[in-house]
Amino acid sequence: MDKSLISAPIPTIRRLPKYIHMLKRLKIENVLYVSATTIAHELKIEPILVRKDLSITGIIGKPKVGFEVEELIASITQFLNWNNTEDAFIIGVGALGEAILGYSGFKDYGLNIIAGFDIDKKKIGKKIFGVEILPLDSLEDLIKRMHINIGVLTVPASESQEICDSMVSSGIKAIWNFSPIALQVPDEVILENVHLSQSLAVLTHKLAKKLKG
Amino acid sequence: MDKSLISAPIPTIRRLPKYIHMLKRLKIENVLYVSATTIAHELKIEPILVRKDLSITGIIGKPKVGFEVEELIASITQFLNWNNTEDAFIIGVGALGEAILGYSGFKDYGLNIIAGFDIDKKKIGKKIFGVEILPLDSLEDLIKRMHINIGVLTVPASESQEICDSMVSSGIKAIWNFSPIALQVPDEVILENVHLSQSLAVLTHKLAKKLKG
DNA sequence: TTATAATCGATAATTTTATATCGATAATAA
DNA sequence: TTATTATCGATATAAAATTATCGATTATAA
Repeated sequence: MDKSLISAPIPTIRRLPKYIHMLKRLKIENVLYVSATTIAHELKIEPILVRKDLSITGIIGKPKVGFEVEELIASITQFLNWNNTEDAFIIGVGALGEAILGYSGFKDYGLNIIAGFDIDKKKIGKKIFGVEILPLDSLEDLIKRMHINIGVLTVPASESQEICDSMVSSGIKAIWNFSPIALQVPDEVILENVHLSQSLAVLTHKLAKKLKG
Repeated sequence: MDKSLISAPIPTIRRLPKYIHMLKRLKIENVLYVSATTIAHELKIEPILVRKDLSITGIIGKPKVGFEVEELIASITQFLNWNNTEDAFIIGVGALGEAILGYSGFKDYGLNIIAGFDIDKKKIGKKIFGVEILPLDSLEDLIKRMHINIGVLTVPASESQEICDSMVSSGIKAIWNFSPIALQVPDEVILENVHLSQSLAVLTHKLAKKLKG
């Protein structure tokens, strides 16, 4: 059966990429097997949690040796559907949008950004890191015609809801949102937010406690 | 008593910035009071959860009307220690580092990046978004002399552990790490990771389920 | 070959986080 | 003034996530 259809705990899904990072390094180092204990020690989590997380992807380990590295990478990759890359558009090619375009690694994470959109005429027509920048006006049409499922939203907060709405009405299935705003989308549209302020909040709060306490 | 010393659930801390974003918008719209119900509706969470989150910061609401917007912003800001901005260094001024420098909003989140570090001689000496870029060699010395507590790490994975080590030995207290690697730091150093792959994993997994199921 | 030790994976217990219930309070309208 | 209603906040319950326990399994060494 297809394990990727199982509903896993969100915390588990968020840890899976960590395992992949480590496993890929091990593969480069020609390590064939790795135990949950070893993974846990490096990632500073409990071994039992690692076993639980991994078992969700359907992998089966061997007592005394652990898991086959390559098989484990494949199992997690399959679970996250990172073996089937989805074509995506990025909307807003400012500093952040460029940084995302510059990071070539997303193809390993199932994401293939094939075009960027912006209103800035200086950018339209240019290629940034090999990706062509198109006028924002053409976004709706191209989402429909090319059946694009994922939109990466890196525009200023003031414009993001409007662009979000137009993507939704064009049939987008998932939005990876970097603008610091609580976007309103219909239930059937998947919305995943990257709000750096959230991560920073944890850091500053811990630091304040440390410095005061 | 100082509420910011209380240990709050991490999920709560991660939601606090969302409240701030919304509240600041309300303030601009001259809204004086807001209820947990209203906040919850906009952010798509349960009202009771909002009340619990907010109460952790020490705020007290008024039955029938809710919370005073301005007071609430102050309460959360204080709790996260975002009223006292910490000076920070950023290490690695590639596409991502530049994007972070370009985002002026971090000052509102308690973070003031006052210098960047890189090995690229073309960048050293230049100013990027008003922040001077210095040679990586001078990092340790400056952390010590300026008593910098926070380092933002935006270098490639291959170099991040080494730089991390040197920051730790120079006395850094907290590291905001953007390189996709599990950094090893002593227990007393606060490590907060931003791994975009984690967020992307949640999105791709949900999308795969949606498209298949 | 047999004993030993490391690890897996199923089940159970614990902890953390989220949600529900309900009396108390204060604004609004009758 | 009094009734009504929305909301708060304390306490209790439920759900989710993590951690512990333990028998089964298999490589390694005696």
